[in-house]
Amino acid sequence: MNPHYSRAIPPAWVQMSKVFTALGDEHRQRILLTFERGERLNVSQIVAVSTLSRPAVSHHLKLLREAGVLGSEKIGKEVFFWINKPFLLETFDNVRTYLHDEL
Amino acid sequence: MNPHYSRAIPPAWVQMSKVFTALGDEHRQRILLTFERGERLNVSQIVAVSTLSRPAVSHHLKLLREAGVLGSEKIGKEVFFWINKPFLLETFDNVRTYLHDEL
DNA sequence: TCCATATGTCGAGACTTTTCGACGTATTTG
DNA sequence: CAAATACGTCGAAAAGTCTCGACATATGGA
Repeated sequence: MNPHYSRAIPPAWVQMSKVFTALGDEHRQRILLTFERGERLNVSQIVAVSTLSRPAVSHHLKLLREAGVLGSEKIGKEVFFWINKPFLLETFDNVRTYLHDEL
Repeated sequence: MNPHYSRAIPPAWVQMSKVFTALGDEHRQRILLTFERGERLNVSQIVAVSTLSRPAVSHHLKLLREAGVLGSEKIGKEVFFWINKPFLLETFDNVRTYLHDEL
């Protein structure tokens, strides 16, 4: 048994933790499922299919971007989002490796 | 763009979602980090290294068990918990595969 | 049976997250 | 520059989660 409950969480876990929190919400899952392969969507498009208000969608997009799950780019008046697939694949590979080797 | 925002979340995602929620909390991460490879711990042992009260730990253990992250078994007066490694490996493999193939 | 130990449940309060209208900023167009 | 469009932020209320003391249940031993 590892007794150091209060020690610092490994840095890799802090990043993963944000991903887990981001993916643990149903609205955010629905937003992710809205994207098709390699697709980029602007905020209005996401709001259009969502049942939430624009500020609420904006809130979720912010969390997803801060977690690294989505990338974003402003072009003109619009802000486009896309799924950061390489990051997610790497994150889950890391989790899998940690799990396999350490636990 | 997939416009069916309100349709049912794929069943596999519902399961994953609970795992993500379970792993997205720092106290629950610390509980998991308390386990060493293949180890089984009873509630008192986990409470002993935790900074939380027993009811709070019990709450987190319940969420982890319901998510499938921990297994548990009552033996005599004690309830033992262990990390459900096969389940976690399978879950993350599924996520990885879904991500790779669909998104 | 009576007591000690191990754990779960309940419920109120504390704390956190989510939600949306109102407002503000940036960009493009007439 | 004025108006329209796209988006973010603010702040207060609603909703959800967490926390712990008090109580309840279950097991094993004297």
